[in-house]
Amino acid sequence: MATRTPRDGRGAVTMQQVADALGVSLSTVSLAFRDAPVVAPATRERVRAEAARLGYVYHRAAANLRRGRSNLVGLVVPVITNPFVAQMATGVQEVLAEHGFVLLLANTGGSVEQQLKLVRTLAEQRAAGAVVIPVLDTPAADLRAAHAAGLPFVLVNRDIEGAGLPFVHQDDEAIADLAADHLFAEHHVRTVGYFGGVEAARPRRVRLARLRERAADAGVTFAQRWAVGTAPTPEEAYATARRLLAGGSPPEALVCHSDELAWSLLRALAEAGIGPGECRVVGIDGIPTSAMFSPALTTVAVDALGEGRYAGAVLLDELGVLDLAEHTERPAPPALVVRESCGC
Amino acid sequence: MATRTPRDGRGAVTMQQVADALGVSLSTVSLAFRDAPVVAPATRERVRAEAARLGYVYHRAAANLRRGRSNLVGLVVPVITNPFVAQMATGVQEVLAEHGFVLLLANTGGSVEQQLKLVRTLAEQRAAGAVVIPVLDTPAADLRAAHAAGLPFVLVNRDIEGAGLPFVHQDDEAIADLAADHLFAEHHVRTVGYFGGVEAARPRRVRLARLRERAADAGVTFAQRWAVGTAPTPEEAYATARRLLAGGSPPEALVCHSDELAWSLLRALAEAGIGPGECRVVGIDGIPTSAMFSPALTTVAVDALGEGRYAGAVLLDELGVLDLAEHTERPAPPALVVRESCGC
DNA sequence: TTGAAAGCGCTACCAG
DNA sequence: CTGGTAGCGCTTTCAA
Repeated sequence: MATRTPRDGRGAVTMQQVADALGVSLSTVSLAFRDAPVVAPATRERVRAEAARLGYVYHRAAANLRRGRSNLVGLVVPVITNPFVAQMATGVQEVLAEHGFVLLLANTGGSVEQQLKLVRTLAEQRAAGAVVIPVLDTPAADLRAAHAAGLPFVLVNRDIEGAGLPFVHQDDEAIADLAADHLFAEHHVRTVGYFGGVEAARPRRVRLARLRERAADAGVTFAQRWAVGTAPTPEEAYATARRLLAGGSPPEALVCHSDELAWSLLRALAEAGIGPGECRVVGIDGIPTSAMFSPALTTVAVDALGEGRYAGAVLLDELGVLDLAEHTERPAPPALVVRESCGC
Repeated sequence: MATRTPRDGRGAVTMQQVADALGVSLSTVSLAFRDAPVVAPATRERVRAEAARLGYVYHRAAANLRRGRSNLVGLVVPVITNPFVAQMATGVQEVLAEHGFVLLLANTGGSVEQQLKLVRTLAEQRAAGAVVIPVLDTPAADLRAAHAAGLPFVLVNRDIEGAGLPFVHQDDEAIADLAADHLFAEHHVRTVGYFGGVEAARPRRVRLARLRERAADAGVTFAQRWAVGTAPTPEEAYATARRLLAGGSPPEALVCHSDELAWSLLRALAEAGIGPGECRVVGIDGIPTSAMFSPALTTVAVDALGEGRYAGAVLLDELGVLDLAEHTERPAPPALVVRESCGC
């Protein structure tokens, strides 16, 4: 155990000191630590033991500098407090940790300026790459500059037109289909709407388009008035639902952009005395808590963890650390979880 | 703009190249970038302009190595998906970002081994310090070793006996008092219990003790049978509540360890046909979603964001970057938010 | 006010 | 299999 307590890494035990203590060369110690087959097993063990005795701690930053690559990866998200995002972040972290990478957390708070600043920080830090849920209306140039400077990106959930970056996203068509199948074929609803989500964001656009299409095919009326976007906060969504409700009856069914939003909608509905028999609600996400709601939320469960793991794998592939073709793990497809809010 | 796309930071534009392009010395460029008063403003501008033109990106890792300190700070938490944790993490991030630090995210998943591994990683990375929500039963030695090696820690929520580390936590007594005051003085309940939380964790212990004490003072019976711990998952909590309910009537009031757990409890209660008139429930956290629940959850709101910001400030104080005495910002005290679940 | 040179802790190359 | 040595890109004396 070291007797000093170096306040800042300076003054810590170095490889050189380990080498000196052992009477071997610096190179031998370095090689021993990286399990190079070229050092004798006995030597390696002696080095390891002496290092432990001296309280030596490997200095990865120095190694990174010398090797010209980094084991830091950025995770850029709008808000980590969003349950879906948090779950996805966990997946990214898991898979990157398996390959020795560490996550730099960056919350953009939905601001383009903040996002640009954080991406710049990642570049300065010489992160090996980044998994990014881009802020809406991100200028392609904001990421392209950093990308050109050697920072590989993987985009999640929202694409950026013209950025030409790898893009991982859920199967939004399948999500819409799952909801439509259940609502149209099982419940024979005659009108349907799509509630919430950020207007211009891709998931909303795709799901909305697909649901509209499916409705047309099934002879179901699409309630345009209820196809509004909302800011992604419970209060916003609740206020929007109230406003809509004040303007007339809801459609017979409402697909909701996220579980969180669905809770707000359900609350507004309940206060207006409208139950699952009158307006069937289907959420999207599959957050465990939704089972506890009253009425328990029927929802299309999305594999956020798997999504994150996959995004991480795609980045590792970009980094040349992993071959995506051989990494067969994929996120589970969306699945309908039937509970009470659809009137089942 | 650089024409090459260096894959790994190697090959990127360096200060030396900027200096050469300008015909000045490397030191001048370095000083110019750090706004040293010693370089002429005109020189500084020329350097900046040329750097931008060449696509130079400051290499913070190299600077860190040379200066012997780092702008990386670890955030070690059990699970980032916990809403309270995510909110706190955001606070930590905010305040550290204000001082130029970047967060390394580390999910321990509640495992002591994983936590030790992550702390080791932080030490290798030469992080400047770490904000840690320690896993239960963390051996003091696990953190002490890294601490001795120069990694300052701030503990949040759970203390580690004998670690002698700065410890930031909510005012759990005040939380219990707020719930007790309302339940005893307003609702005149005659029996009360405390539902959920991890058995041995400090927040639970303190709140439980205080509630018990307050109950005794007020002549309220404490329902020992309902003072059980749970794993912090909705399903677990729900199952526990069902089991307890099957064993007899609940007390007239239940204080619940977290909002998330309260939702599960409320669900079990509702299924048993027990409303807020019969068993009054008060949560702890103040998550926005709780307002959307039916019945809307009465809860003691805790300032998780502020808690995180404060923990960050304490760490900055440890690092000597900030003087805590002059940093007067403190988390808001807990506050009761009265809604429906208490029978109001 | 600017420049030259040493060195942070490590890796990689080349000799032995 | 082991040992010297030259840097990675930056900061920091110390001279000029």
